[in-house]
Amino acid sequence: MAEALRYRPLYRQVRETLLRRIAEGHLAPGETVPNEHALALELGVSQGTVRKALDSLAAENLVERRQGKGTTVVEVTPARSLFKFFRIARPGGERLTPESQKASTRRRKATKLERASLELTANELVVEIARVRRVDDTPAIRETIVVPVKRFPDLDRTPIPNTIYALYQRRYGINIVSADEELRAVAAGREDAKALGIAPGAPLLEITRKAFDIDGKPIELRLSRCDTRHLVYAVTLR
Amino acid sequence: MAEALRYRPLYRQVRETLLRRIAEGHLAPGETVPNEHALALELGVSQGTVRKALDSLAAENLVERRQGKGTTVVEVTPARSLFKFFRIARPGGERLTPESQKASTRRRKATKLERASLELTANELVVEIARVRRVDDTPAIRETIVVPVKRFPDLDRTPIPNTIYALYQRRYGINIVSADEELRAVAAGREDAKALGIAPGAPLLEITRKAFDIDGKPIELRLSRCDTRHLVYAVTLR
DNA sequence: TAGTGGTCTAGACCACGAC
DNA sequence: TCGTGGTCTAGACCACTAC
Repeated sequence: MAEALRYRPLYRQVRETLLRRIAEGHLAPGETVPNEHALALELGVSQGTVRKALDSLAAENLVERRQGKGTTVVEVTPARSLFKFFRIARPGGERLTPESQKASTRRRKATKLERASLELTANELVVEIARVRRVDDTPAIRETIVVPVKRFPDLDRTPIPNTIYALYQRRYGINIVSADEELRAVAAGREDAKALGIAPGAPLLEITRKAFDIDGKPIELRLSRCDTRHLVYAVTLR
Repeated sequence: MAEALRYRPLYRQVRETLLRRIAEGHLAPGETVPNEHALALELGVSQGTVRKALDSLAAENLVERRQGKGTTVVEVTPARSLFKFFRIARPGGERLTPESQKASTRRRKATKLERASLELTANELVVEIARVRRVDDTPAIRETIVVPVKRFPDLDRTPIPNTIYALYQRRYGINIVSADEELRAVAAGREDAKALGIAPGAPLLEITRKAFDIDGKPIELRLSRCDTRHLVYAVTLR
């Protein structure tokens, strides 16, 4: 929904120009952005205005600026993706790297709830990915991911890597930049118990995620159930 | 611990001057800060430098800037405090206002773990506050708060309000600005079951919080156990 | 209309990184 | 030594709020 804005500062327009170039691939992840002076000349604004636009992109972690080096488009590396969206850690805060296994994918019609959440039309198809993730060689998280086929045409015929957001960016040009999560405690069902090697009825941490791209459009739904006997979900509130 | 910095930009120094004035009460919460021009004149720097300092404080929600009005020191109002640190919501995202009841306070020696977490010396005393919080007139959260007596001399003889961080600021001049939380799913114990009116063994969401002040010093430990049958812990990752 | 913060410019100089 | 982003200045003009 494009808003009819009465007034749009110059640096916002510059920002949007750069955003468009990133989204359309003219500035690829990992690439160095032209320097401030060059951009200012090209766009016909002052260096300070370009700076303000770049700073605002840096504040959202879309570019990275380094004195003496330059400005580069942020790449969704496995490590980066993990640190941002994978909040499971050891008690005390030490970050973890989970391993995935046995990812199974299938294509099906979206449920009513999925259509509402992902803004899909009737009868639209989704890809569902189910996998178990291990930590310290022990099954710890049971995960189900749902994305629209429209956006990810052949995802169900693609091997699923450990860090899937890097795949979204590399193969489909979609940058996941934010996610809303809701957490609950639930009792393990029979399937959970089998997959995670625990007793049915044991308490599990259930995480419901809705992930968004640069434009704020919902892209992915994800449900995770975690055995938190040896892990925690860690978050910092500011 | 003052760090020996090789180089400290002017606007950082201005920022610290203003921070000191807030911390020492020369600029009280709710008060309007002198305008940019006046501050620039007083501190002998340019208006742009003052602006940068104020913007950095605004980015951390310590002051609030409004075009045409001015810059005011942020006050920890109950509503504000809630939205920032109270992450419990109804499924779907609607924010809630919990009510507290039956807060009981006592003074005791800190445990070893508390001494380590709060950076206390041996034999130091803490105040422990226990309460049950209700949502929709139903007990939903069982909460235990631990703070050092040193910082909160007579807290155990003070009525505990619903939003305790406003009390920290108003009565003790301590601003809680960030918190680390760790979440787990646990089975309800007998005490939990009694307090929350649920069956022993039912899954509960356990939240462990460590809250920090402006200087990054640990101030408070908090343990909450939530019945998440009708509530969720909601968080946005960016 | 007056006063505030917000934008924008142009140019100087500084700190950092790479060569 | 050079090129990059980071800081700082001085001043103009704009948009929002209150009177």
